[in-house]
Amino acid sequence: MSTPAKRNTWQREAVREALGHNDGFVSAQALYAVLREGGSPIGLATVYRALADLATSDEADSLQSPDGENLFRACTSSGHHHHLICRSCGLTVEIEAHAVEAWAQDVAAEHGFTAAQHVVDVFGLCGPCSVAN
Amino acid sequence: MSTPAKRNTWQREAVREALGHNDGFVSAQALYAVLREGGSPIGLATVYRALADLATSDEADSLQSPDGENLFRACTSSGHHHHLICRSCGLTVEIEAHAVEAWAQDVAAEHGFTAAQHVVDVFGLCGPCSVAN
DNA sequence: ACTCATATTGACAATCATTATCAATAAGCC
DNA sequence: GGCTTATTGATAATGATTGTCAATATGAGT
Repeated sequence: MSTPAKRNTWQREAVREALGHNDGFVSAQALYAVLREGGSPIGLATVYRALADLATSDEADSLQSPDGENLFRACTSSGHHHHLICRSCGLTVEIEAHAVEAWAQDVAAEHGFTAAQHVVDVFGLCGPCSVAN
Repeated sequence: MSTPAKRNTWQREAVREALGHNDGFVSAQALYAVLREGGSPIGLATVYRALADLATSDEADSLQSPDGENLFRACTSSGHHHHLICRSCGLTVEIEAHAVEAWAQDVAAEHGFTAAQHVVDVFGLCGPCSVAN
């Protein structure tokens, strides 16, 4: 058995690239639509698979939108970080939060918890979108 | 129009109470199952509606599980707060995070974002579960 | 207690995102 | 060029959640 060899296909490249050309988080469905409109005859299931792979190999970041969709984004900074996301246009800013990291650890320890992880994301309306509303 | 009068039904009470008897977060489906097993002929749609109402009126807290389900929990402290959740047994502790609230607002403002909301949850292993592993 | 207007219920259909199926195709290796 | 098998993709299946709408029950008024 060992590791089933990975093969390089244009489909996987297409997804990787489409993700890279995007500033914010995109849903698998949206990415699929974009690819199709761009003339690519890629399949929906394939997009899902490619995104899952990218997320697994840490090439992409994923999070859940408030309405239950899985969103993906090309992940530039490799370390641990959080996001500030525009609820309207999807613009995303990577943010660091040393203070929060520390706080999370403290709170966890305080209650006897170990192996603490945390989910910290800020949603809002970016400048342009704020004006548009 | 104004506010459509709210009526008290045993169904809504049943949901409220079932939630109260639970320590951790529960999915709507699970709560429905519990109620039915308890002999209640309540409908699934009604459970969803009741939970949504409770969440809206801040009587219950909701969050999304990693696999996309909406989970609910009876909310004791009435104000805004966050959770420290045991990844293994589901034990949940309500925590306050004034520092984080402020930080979220600052970061948002700093990048020109308005109407900031945030998702802050800490997952870990509680004392007992830490030992058990 | 009796009536009435309407908020609420519940069985079921409809959505929607995501995953599983599985035969057909193509990548990497000889 | 062949061969093995990872990968694809059209489609069906799943599963949570929401919409529909006639039937019912609540609370206010009498």
